[in-house]
Amino acid sequence: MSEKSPVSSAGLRRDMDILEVLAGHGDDRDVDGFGVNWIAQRLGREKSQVSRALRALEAEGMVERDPMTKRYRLGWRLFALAARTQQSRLVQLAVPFLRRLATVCDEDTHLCVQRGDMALTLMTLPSSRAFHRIWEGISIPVIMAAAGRSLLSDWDDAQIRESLRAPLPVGLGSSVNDEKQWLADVAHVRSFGYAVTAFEMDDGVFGVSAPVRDHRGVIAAAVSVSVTRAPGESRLHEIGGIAAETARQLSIALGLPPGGRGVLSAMPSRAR
Amino acid sequence: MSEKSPVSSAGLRRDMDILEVLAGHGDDRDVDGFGVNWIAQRLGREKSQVSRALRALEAEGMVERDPMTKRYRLGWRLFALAARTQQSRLVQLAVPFLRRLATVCDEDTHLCVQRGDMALTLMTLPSSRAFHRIWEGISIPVIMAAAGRSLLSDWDDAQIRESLRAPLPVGLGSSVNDEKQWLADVAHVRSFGYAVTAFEMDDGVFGVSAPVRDHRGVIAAAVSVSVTRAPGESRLHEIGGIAAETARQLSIALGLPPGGRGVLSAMPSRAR
DNA sequence: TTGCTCGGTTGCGCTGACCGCAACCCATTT
DNA sequence: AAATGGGTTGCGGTCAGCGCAACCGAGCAA
Repeated sequence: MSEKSPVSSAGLRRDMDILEVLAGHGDDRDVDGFGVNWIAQRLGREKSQVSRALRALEAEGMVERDPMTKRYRLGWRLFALAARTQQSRLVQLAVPFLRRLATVCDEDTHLCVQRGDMALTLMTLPSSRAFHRIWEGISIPVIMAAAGRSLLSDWDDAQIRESLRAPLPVGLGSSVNDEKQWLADVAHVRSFGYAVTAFEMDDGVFGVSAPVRDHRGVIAAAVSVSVTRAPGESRLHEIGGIAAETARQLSIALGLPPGGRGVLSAMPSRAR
Repeated sequence: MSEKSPVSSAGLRRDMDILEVLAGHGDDRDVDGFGVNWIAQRLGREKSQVSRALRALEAEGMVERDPMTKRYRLGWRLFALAARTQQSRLVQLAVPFLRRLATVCDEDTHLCVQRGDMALTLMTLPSSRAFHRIWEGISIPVIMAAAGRSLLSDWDDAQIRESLRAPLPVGLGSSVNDEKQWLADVAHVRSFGYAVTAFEMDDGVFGVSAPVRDHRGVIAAAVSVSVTRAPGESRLHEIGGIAAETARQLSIALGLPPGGRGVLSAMPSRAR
């Protein structure tokens, strides 16, 4: 619709696109980095520009280059900045809790936060078995994320319904259509502190998630477990209980007063 | 003297400066973020420009803003970019370090990561002599791995004890039963940055390992050396020192701030 | 109320930094 | 030697971002 962005963001956008390409898809064979031409082509841009932009980015330390293969990858500076991020603080705090959860259940566990209408996975701790997929650093629509039930559990039903009706970005139809089920899941979170859902993005996998609250009682994140092994009813709920307890402990570590669930805050944030 | 930087990097530089300011000095009380004026003043720049640049950066997710206080801090996108690449980056960056370690010690060296309660060897670099055993791609219980001492060195003792008590998968009884020795090894890692242990899986071989931390200070891997030749006490500790230094350098290459050991996260969570 | 300050945003010309094209460089391949 | 493919450099035109200054709105004091 609005093809003209109201505010500026011109050259920056270009640099960001390059970084995004360099980040790869995570699980690819992008280990060796990428060449100028490949990037230019992938972005539909002049290779000369990409070359210059990359040199500038390199001078800033945002990317680095293998002098032999002449390929670029993300640089130390980006990692240094990332480490100073709010999300990083959260991750550092969460590591011991999540790891414990991972070993107790022996399933992949994740820590997710909400960014706009997307759910971003901050960290994945793999189980001892080969894990299904690395979600770290990946965003998917909250509505499709198993953890979404927990992340949105403070919203009122009307807001959730509205989000459910919003069109999904790509051709990812799935079980999200089932509005009633979604609301039931959320209600389950409110009552029992966790939700169990079939993982929309991955067949045969169940997602168990629980909300984490910060010191004000606002939902700051969700822990989730992707259960791939023998997802029997009882085992799922057992894991649910453990996840909820883990989330509770993490919340306390974040400063939530142990007694109160302090939920009243969920103020009518602008739905944009 | 300002020899006029040979290549361009104009608008980008400005954005980077802003990000650098937002990164703060790390140890400060800069968690609340910074206001437009403060940043502008600190950089000696027009506040209008800083305002606009920040808006663009926010649109890209590089910074985020507290809508109440109107202060900015580093954004989720930085974190996401870094998170998506760190696995491949680890393997890629580790190669030269491991190779050097292998050459200097003339022993097989390995890079191991933790998956659930297993230690997985991602890479093995052989010594000049025919190597003893190929571990690449092999998972063994972290409790039985020599590198396990390093991988678990951020855990608190209670968790380690618990893991030690868990039953071992197959008929692999061994020296792991010695809980006290295990904890002593871990303590040694905490003090000196490396551990030396008899290799449980292989008689007459000693494992020397050291933890590698990612940009956030979280233990991401361990380098280990299987010492097969003349494992005298002094030689083992000499190699230990070298391994620890290698791990340290690799950590820095991954983006760990050189000064701090980044361990601050793990400590307050004892007696839980 | 009025007037003042302070932090942040917006309007608007002006200029130099990016853009695209094309040529060039330099290994590697045929 | 020609061709290919990945990367860099030169160059002119134009538009994005700069600086100034005005504006806004919240706090605060008298």
